[in-house]
Amino acid sequence: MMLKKNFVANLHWRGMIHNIVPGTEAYLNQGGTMGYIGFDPSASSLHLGNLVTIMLLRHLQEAGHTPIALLGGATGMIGDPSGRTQERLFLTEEVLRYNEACIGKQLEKFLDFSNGKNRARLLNNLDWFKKESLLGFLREVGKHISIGYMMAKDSVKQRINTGISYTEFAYQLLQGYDFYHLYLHEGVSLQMGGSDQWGNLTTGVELIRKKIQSQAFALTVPLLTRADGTKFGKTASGDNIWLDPEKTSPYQFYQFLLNCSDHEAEKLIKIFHGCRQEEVESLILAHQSRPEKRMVQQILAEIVTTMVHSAAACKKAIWCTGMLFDGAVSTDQLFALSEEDLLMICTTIPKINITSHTFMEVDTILSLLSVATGGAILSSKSEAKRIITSRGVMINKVLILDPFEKPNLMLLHNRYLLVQKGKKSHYLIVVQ
RNA sequence: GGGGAGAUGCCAGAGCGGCCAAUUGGGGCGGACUGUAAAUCCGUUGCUUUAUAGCUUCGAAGGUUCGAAUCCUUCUCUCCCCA
Repeated sequence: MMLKKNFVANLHWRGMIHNIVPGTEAYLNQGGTMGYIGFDPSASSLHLGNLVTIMLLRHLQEAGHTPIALLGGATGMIGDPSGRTQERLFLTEEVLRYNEACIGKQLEKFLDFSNGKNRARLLNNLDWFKKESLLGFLREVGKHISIGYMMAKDSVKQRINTGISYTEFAYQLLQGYDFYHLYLHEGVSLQMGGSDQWGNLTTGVELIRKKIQSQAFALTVPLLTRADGTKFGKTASGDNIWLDPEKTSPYQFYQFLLNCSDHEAEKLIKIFHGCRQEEVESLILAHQSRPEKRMVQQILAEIVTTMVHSAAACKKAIWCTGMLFDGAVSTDQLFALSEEDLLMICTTIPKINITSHTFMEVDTILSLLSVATGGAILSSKSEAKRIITSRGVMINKVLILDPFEKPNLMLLHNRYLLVQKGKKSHYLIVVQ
């Protein structure tokens, strides 16, 4: 139990510390401090990558400290250059406010905002930045940080030759000022974030030191990358895995985690599993002795899907996984499925409606899967031809060999076609 | 403000009047193998009624030419150096 109280030690075994300001552990062990993480409202939903930093706040709260989630209502208007190779496009204020509302709502799910002396809080830096004037800011903040200091930051250095506007260059001052403001007015002494945030975090620490000669603390969590170096939390095609079920269905979410590599899954289970160190470690050992069972992946997918969505949604995702991937499910069994079960699948995989008229008119399988379905399955006839001829398409679990074959297909329950593209992509065509 | 360099397909990056739908690498996609893995291997990667074919692409708009990604003009944007 003592271990759980030591927030930093807890993060250490979980592999959640990338960089840390010296003295942070000792300071936090005095107990009862406040820590915050900023969330950028650049989208209307948080994604799986954000969930890692949310776990920092969760672990912080469990260790008895007070977590603060800060919405970047002001900083979102500027755009953080960290980890970016290109200048960002501005979002309109309307979109930002909407995104903030959505993200704020999501955050409530993961932290305890209810009561207790260390209940979580949600703030928005627009609340103090809207009162700030340009002249005031330059005198209060800009004066304390030198250009040399700002230029030395990775986020700036990496962009200096490819182009960075003054606006984005100044970003770190805004985030630094947040920390200063929270330190001064709310007593927040710790800022956390992903490892790409280190530069922004230390600007805050520096500002607090310069302005009021006080020590503030910061730590970063490694930004997870996949074996190929790309950011974790994106599908292979570059789409984010969102926490919003409208953007990424619980099934897709579950599938993403289930498909993690062994190495990746071991790192993730340490981050997301609420259990104590010994339990998690023995789980990993068991997995390593029988990796083909994918035990860690399954548990990981289950606990995270349950946490983000719900136990019911997770159960559904597991059931559909069995239906769609289990090699034992034959065409006959597919036809034996009740319509209710089919509809259950329908809610988890992309569903494409076409009219019965269109369906009757279509003269080849190739057109059915490309133009008739609006390119949702195969984006063009050329692509459809390529993939079908390379044996990449099954309809109702039957391999399609000839792209120009006339569609002479049995509909499931007179309405549905289950299409499988490649190994992992499934679609349900609904003829209405 | 002055001078220089550059903008090519998802990305990096060749091409510098016809043989270029555009070398190559990465990524993506499909297949084999497998654990719905990793590694490896094979195929593919603008579009088109199935194509030793056609059509639309090389920052934007014009122009020269039988013919342009390649030459000229203007514009937009970026980088570098000097002030």
